[in-house]
Amino acid sequence: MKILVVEDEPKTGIYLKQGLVEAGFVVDLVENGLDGLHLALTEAHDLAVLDVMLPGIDGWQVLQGIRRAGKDIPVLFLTARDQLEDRVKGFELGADDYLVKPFAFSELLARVRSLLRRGGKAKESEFLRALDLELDLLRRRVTRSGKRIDLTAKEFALLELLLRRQGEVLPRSLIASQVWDMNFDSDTNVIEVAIKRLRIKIDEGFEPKLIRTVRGMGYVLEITD
Amino acid sequence: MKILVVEDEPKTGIYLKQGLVEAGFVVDLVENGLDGLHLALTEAHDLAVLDVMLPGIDGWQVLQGIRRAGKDIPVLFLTARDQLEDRVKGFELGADDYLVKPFAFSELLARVRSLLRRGGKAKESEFLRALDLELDLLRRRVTRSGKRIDLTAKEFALLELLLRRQGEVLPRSLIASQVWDMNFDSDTNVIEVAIKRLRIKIDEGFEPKLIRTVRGMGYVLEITD
DNA sequence: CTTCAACTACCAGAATTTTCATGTCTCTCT
DNA sequence: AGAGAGACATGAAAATTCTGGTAGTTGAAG
Repeated sequence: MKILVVEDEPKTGIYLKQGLVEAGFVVDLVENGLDGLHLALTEAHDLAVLDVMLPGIDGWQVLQGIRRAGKDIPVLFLTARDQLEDRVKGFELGADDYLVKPFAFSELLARVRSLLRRGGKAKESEFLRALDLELDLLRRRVTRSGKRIDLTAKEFALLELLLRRQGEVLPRSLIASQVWDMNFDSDTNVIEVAIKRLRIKIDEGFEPKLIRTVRGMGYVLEITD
Repeated sequence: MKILVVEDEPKTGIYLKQGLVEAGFVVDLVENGLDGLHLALTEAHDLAVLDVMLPGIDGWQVLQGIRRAGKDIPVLFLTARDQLEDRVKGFELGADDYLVKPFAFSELLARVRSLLRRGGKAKESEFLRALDLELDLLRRRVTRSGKRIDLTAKEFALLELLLRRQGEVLPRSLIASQVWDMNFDSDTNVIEVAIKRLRIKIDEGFEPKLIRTVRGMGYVLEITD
């Protein structure tokens, strides 16, 4: 399996290549869009990994070029968190998947494999919703009633868990292991404190309240009118 | 497979039971050492999970009772981080494995399965060493030249990684993914900062220096005389 | 032997997360 | 209904971790 990687930042590019090679792929690495496009058109790759932000022509333009030439290989985009803003809509048109930096290498590998297996179109669902609360997984952003809400990493992870299992009462032990990785201790109240912070941000000033405490059981996010 | 759980704190006990039942085990849960011992002697369990700290007779005494009665079932101990101090040596005598709270439930499950599979004796190696630097995985403590050093969670994780792969140059990308879970960003210097903090704690005031920077490659922990 | 550029180190302020002490609520038992 | 216990909420300090800027080092190129 041969993969084309277009990434201008050498450090990142080298690590990408190294990791993919270790995983058993053949990798062509180039540092700018023009070379990338050229290589994509002259060589036969099974997949392309494109950084969006590239000097000269950007990843998006490279994709256009590839598609215009009639090549239908799956394309995985890499985007920095903030470059993303007004570009997202564009992705609908042609990218097969994207990853927001920073990401774990294992994540990249998983997506690459999934794209190769399924021959493209692996896009994940990008939003989680409950009423007027919306969580944008791609941009890692949250809004309620259209109003943007800034969450920290832990808060986001907690809310994501609650939203993914909407309606289920999640015991503390589950929350602890999911959001805090390690945990099975009882003499701490990190969870309560985190829930409180989250409530202040997503429930305070809004109706109805979405996070409910179930005494003796845990917490649920559910729509109670 | 039937498991005996002896845990006095109801919350923890219930979660343990719940989790183990979900994993397909039959679970007897009791809240004190005496009941635990009684049940262990009258019923046939395949494994026992004992909290060390119990009202009345403690986990250790329960184990003794079980062994005296000639029962040879594997025993997994649960210990709080600080109760551990002067008890550890005792474990050599009869416990098959132990887990320090707080721990991830998945961790417990893994150990339970391993004990059941191998029919006991799954003890992990508990120390990592390099010269006069010693890292005690069980107690999560570090000493250099006998002098105790307090490390934070991240510092510990970083040092553990360096020690486990002693002599290998670890590229930043590897460190980032191992210690920081998510990561593949270049515009951050968390790693440098963490290395610096770690150096201050384990290398400053000692000789030789153990952590070495390999320019352009990463960091190694190695013994250079 | 200089100079430059790329790395790495260092520092301090900011943000996040945890801990701890205390307050409030809810259920149970009388 | 009232007392007590356990569970949860709250607030604020403490600890940890991250960010961004600046300084120092090193190796390569001239």
